[in-house]
Amino acid sequence: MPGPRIPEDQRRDELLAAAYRVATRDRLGGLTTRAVAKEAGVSNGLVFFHFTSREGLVLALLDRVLETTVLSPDTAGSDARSPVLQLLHAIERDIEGLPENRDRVALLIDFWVMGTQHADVRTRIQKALGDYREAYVPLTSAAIESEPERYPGVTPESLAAVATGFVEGCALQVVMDPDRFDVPAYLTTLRALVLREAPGYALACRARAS
Amino acid sequence: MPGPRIPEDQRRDELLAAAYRVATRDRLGGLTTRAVAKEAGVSNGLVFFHFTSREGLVLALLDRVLETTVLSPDTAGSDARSPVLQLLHAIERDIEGLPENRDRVALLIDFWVMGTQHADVRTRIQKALGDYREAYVPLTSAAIESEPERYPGVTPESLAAVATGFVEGCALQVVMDPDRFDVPAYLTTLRALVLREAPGYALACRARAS
DNA sequence: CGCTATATTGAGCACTTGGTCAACAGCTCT
DNA sequence: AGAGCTGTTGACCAAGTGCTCAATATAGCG
Repeated sequence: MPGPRIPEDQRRDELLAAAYRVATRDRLGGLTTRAVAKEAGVSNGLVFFHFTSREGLVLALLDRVLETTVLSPDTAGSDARSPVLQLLHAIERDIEGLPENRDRVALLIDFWVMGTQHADVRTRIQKALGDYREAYVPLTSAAIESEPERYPGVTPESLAAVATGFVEGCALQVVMDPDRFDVPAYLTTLRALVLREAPGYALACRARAS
Repeated sequence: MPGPRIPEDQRRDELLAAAYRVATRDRLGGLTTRAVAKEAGVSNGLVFFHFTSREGLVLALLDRVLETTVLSPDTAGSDARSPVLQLLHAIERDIEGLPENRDRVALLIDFWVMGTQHADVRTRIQKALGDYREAYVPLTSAAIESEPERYPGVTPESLAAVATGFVEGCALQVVMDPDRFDVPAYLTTLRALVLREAPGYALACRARAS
């Protein structure tokens, strides 16, 4: 006794939304076809009608998560500061965005380690990471050109890799221990490390106050 | 028809070794009691005799992995260089050690995301991370004291958090894309970022050559 | 030698999983 | 109205899971 019919695309979206809810709650290990069906208020078989297999569902979910995850640093609002400051600011914005997305980040990391064994997942994640790095290249490129004598042997790509790697490390920490992860202190430290000139004191004071 | 008997401790170790092999090969998701038993050439029931439950096995494995993972930076061989250089050197040694331990690192990250949902695992990982950070504090402390005017608002703890976070980000990258992770380029970039003075040119040249 | 404590086995249970499939309901088109 | 495609269902299957347990071989002890 089938229920109401719905256009295929819409159902797919519903199911993906349900899958996302399940996956952020119970991780990839808890992402069973039955759990998704139940979450969507739908029969088990329907999941296979729309995604053919669990693997199809997982990959579709990964695509969706990667699509809706903003990976390009927001270069807007760059009010004519130095290139290095702009780069720092982009990193800071990425880090600041992590805590509020804790479960999404945890899910992404779960996909990440899944990619270790699953070629399709690995390809997708590698591409997403590559895009992320590339999005940083204009910033890192400008930063290096602004004082090239300070960065011997540093390429825009290597600097972008270090910058994004840093953000990814923060992501890991946020996932494991969100309470301990002190964003302002982190940013103050980062600034002091990287900047030659006096760092942003407003930020430093904010950090000390918390 | 029971097989040869072996003292309890020894069997436990054998089983844990087998579990480690299975887990580095198939991740935590593939760590079933039967897989471990088979890997150890032993019956399924024996796993429960020694670990009571799968959870007991997993936790014992986690303990073993954390124990045998050297988390304290090796401060030996510090031939009277500046504190900042010593700190950098410790970070570099940790990063250099990552590629050869790729599957162990991947397993640790798997535990890491498991800790998101499992309190016991979380506790253990948080402790290990805390120990790791603390092990860096002497180095970061010395570095800050060596030129305090350069690090306003930076505490030994926050600097240790940034340093270890950086290493953890590298760990993620190594796990996902070991071929793309260019260790020398990474280290050169890190040095150029942090150091005021001219960075280690030997290292820079090595990076450019590869 | 026999006895007892202790490892060890493997069959078996209850349950979950991914996946299949025949049946069936709703929609559109003629 | 009837045909036909399409979305939907729920029962079903085989495989795999964690876990239990009576049976049993072994080692150590008297």
